[in-house]
Amino acid sequence: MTIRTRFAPSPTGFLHIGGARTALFSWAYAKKQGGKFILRIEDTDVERSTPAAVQAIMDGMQWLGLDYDEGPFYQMQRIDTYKKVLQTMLDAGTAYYCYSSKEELEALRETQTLAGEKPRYDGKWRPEAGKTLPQVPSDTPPVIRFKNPQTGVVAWDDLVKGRIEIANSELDDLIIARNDGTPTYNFCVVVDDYEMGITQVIRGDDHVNNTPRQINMLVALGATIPQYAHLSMILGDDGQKLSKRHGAVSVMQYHEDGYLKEAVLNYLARLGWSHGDAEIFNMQQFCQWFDLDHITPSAAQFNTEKLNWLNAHYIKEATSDAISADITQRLAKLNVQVHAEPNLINVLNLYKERANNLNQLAKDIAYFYAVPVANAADVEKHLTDDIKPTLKTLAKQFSTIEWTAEAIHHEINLVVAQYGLKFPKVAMPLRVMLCGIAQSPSIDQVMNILGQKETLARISASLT
RNA sequence: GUCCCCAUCGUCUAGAGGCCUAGGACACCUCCCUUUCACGGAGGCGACCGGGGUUCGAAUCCCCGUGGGGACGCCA
Repeated sequence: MTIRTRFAPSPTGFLHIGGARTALFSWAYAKKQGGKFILRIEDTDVERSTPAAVQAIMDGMQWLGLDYDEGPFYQMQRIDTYKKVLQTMLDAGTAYYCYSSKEELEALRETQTLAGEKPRYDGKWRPEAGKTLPQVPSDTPPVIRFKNPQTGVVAWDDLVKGRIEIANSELDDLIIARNDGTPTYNFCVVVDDYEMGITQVIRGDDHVNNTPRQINMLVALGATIPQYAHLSMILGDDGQKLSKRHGAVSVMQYHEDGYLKEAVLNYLARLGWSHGDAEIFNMQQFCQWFDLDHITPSAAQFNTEKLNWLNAHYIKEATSDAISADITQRLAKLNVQVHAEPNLINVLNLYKERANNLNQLAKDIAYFYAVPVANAADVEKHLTDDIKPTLKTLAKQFSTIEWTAEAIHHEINLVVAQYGLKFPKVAMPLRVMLCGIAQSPSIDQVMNILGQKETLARISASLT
């Protein structure tokens, strides 16, 4: 049997980090098994679903490279199918109409909660042999409920959490169609997972409690039960639950914030899953290694520091060519236009290995394309009056030499020796004059890439 | 409240009864490299939630606590 997994987000917001990991695991599992990965949009909540959210989710998946083999399927376009199945269940007696009003149910819940009981439907309209149902009210349109078994247990071997058993006595008859006739989540999931031939349902563990109900419905439909893998949640950096109000951000925000998708993917893969001591791996390796029995059942706390480390690794590993367009855009956002000279590739070659973020990288190299405003503290500390004569001598020499890093280095050494100084004594003021700050890569290499003309211009501007 | 789940360094994790004096990674600290800052290299600090069992032997299995989380919608 070929493996079929799905990612089934509801389009009520962007693709966040937890959703992205669920998608990643489902995707990787299908890849590993040579199966199919399906995208299904669960938009049956008309109130909250938006086309913008659908787009945001697809943008996120596209950025991460999580391509799907089938779909996207939209549940709202499958209403006819659901209605057909609903009718079948009504006919078979596995579902029934319920005329209890929302107010009535709310009151019921309140009483139960007050009495310390688990709130649940009381089965008022549930048909039983020999039971007389109440008079059907004329003014209340009915919902449809699933007739859940009342005895026995539902059990499944969760691929992440192990065997889970829940007594049917804990479950009530859930609503599978609203009083306007539209089907609800738990029902659509069941029909879709069944009809789409899903073999492994990989999803967040907030769905654990829905699973027994879904299994019961699957049984009622005579369907084969898929395997379930419930992923535990991802907590924020501070150990708190991620929510719209607290810390949950779109995966696209990571792009905005200067992260390479390779880093995000690698980080996410490693959050809750492991392959021995492997820390750094690409998606091809991940797809080869990925399996469901090395997933941690406990919640994982997001650690930005580690993501940063991975990001640094992947920036270092990327070719300058591969990131140059991205960096050009980020520089443009800083109002810095990249010119042909200094050559961006050379600049990136020099700076790549010291960066751990693309935005930071862009910021760090901006001085190559726009004369920097020197940091006052650095000027005061390094560009002192007593060093200026030396710098003037140096500038004069610089104008005469062949412009290579070696020659520049050699020239600095000569002047340094001439004045009886140490190398940093002139390297630091040069940094301040050329870069605006006292930290940079080797100053001779910086000068080499900056170019002779620009270097001399900046030095002379600083010394007058 | 009821049901369900979870529990190894600060964090992510390895660990399938003896390979564990508990391994790796991030972070942190020290040293080295050095032309500043980074990068890199070498070290260091640091954990099995508690209590009972089972067993010759438990981080690993069982039970009970404790702590954390999730679910209990005509949301998904």
